[in-house]
Amino acid sequence: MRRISDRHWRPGDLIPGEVELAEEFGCARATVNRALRELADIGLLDRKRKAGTRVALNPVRKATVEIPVIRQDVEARGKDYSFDVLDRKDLAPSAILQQHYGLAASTPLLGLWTLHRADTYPFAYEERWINLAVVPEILDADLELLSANEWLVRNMPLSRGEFTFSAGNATAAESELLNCPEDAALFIVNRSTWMVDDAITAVRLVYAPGFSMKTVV
Amino acid sequence: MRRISDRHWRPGDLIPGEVELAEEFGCARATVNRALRELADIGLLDRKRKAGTRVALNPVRKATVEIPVIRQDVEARGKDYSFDVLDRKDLAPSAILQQHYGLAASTPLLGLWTLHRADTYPFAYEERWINLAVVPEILDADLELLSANEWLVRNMPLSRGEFTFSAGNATAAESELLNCPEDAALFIVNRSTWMVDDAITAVRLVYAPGFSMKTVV
DNA sequence: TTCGATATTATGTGCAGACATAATATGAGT
DNA sequence: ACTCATATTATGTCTGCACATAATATCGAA
Repeated sequence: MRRISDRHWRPGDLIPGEVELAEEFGCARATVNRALRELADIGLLDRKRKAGTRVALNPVRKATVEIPVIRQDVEARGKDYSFDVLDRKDLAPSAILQQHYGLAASTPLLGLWTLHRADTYPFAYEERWINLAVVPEILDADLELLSANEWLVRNMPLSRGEFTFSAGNATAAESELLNCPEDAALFIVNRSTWMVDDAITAVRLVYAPGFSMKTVV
Repeated sequence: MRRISDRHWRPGDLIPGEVELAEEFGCARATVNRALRELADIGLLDRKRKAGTRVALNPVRKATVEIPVIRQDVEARGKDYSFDVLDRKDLAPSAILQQHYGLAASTPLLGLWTLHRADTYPFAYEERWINLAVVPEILDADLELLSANEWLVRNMPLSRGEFTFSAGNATAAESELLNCPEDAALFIVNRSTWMVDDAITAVRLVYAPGFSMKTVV
């Protein structure tokens, strides 16, 4: 890493093989292997069998964003967390949902609309559906007590997830819920999770103005 | 992973030790160790010496977002990339910059204002300053040909980077540049990179409406 | 010269064993 | 009952060796 930093090895350069490095640093090849593997994991090196290891030419900066449960997020900001389930009803998947998530028309869904608060101030507004065919047990949970988010995190395995981050203008309803001007720019996260081939849940999270997501590389 | 998925091992559970697992799976402890380490890396397990390994109770979803050079981003969307340097001038760091980035008042900065395009449509507007005390060579580069972004990526090592994602309303100037209504919600990325203790560059990237950042876990 | 089989080589993955380290458990002493 | 030193233990890290695999290089035959 230092040698990449001080441009001893420049982007695109082929660096010495594992055996050679092991000799130079007086350690075992396995140790060099792990070091190189970890550097490749964070995108600093490109490795190919037989071809050797090169300093990444296009260091696609890989930023690891940690996406905590909202409660943790709020508490990490030193605020008190609370939330309200605004609405809750059974749904049938729309044509779009059916197609995008591979849901049968008959799949029973639970719809949830939740407002998350930090110190009584609105923090984020959540729209969510849950696939009851996969997680019927959630009907037995008291979702007023433990948010659906946390219930799922704790009780449902995860195999695949997809996040989309974007920006959008506050709708009339959102501006009222989040206590902000209409058309205010809001940070939006769409998240969906699958269990093997079954869509479990999809959420649209709209954060109150001022929210930002920070990450360090 | 399967045992976590099918809830054989539930969140919070203490799983068997490495030696035991090695025996069960008929492999070496090193192999178990690597498997468990990788699962801990993606946030599925919590490990502590002597205390043992537990299934993560709060699986902080760690999403790895890849932040490519804008050109790659545009090209990945199947568009032609081009950009214009709108303005360029020498700057002295403001009091805020001095404090936040630890810059001396005398540090020479290069300011750059760039518009990135996808198929002639505005894609993102970039405001950037570069620390000339650290990278004086950039003055010799033709930044009309290769964007400052790419020049830096190729020529400058980075030891530390910080990203902040947020949303903001288009200012009058931005709405004109990005060809969108005033107050449109825009996705904003702030990025700054350090080389050891020296701030190299800081960028504010404002993406045209409709931009979204997608990531898979 | 071109094609294709073969040899070479760097990384990928695995094994068995060792010591280091941090956190816990234990037990002696007050 | 409490404190503190000691023993225990699970993970962390490393060594040295071995074989697998993919990509390249080489070389002989057509």
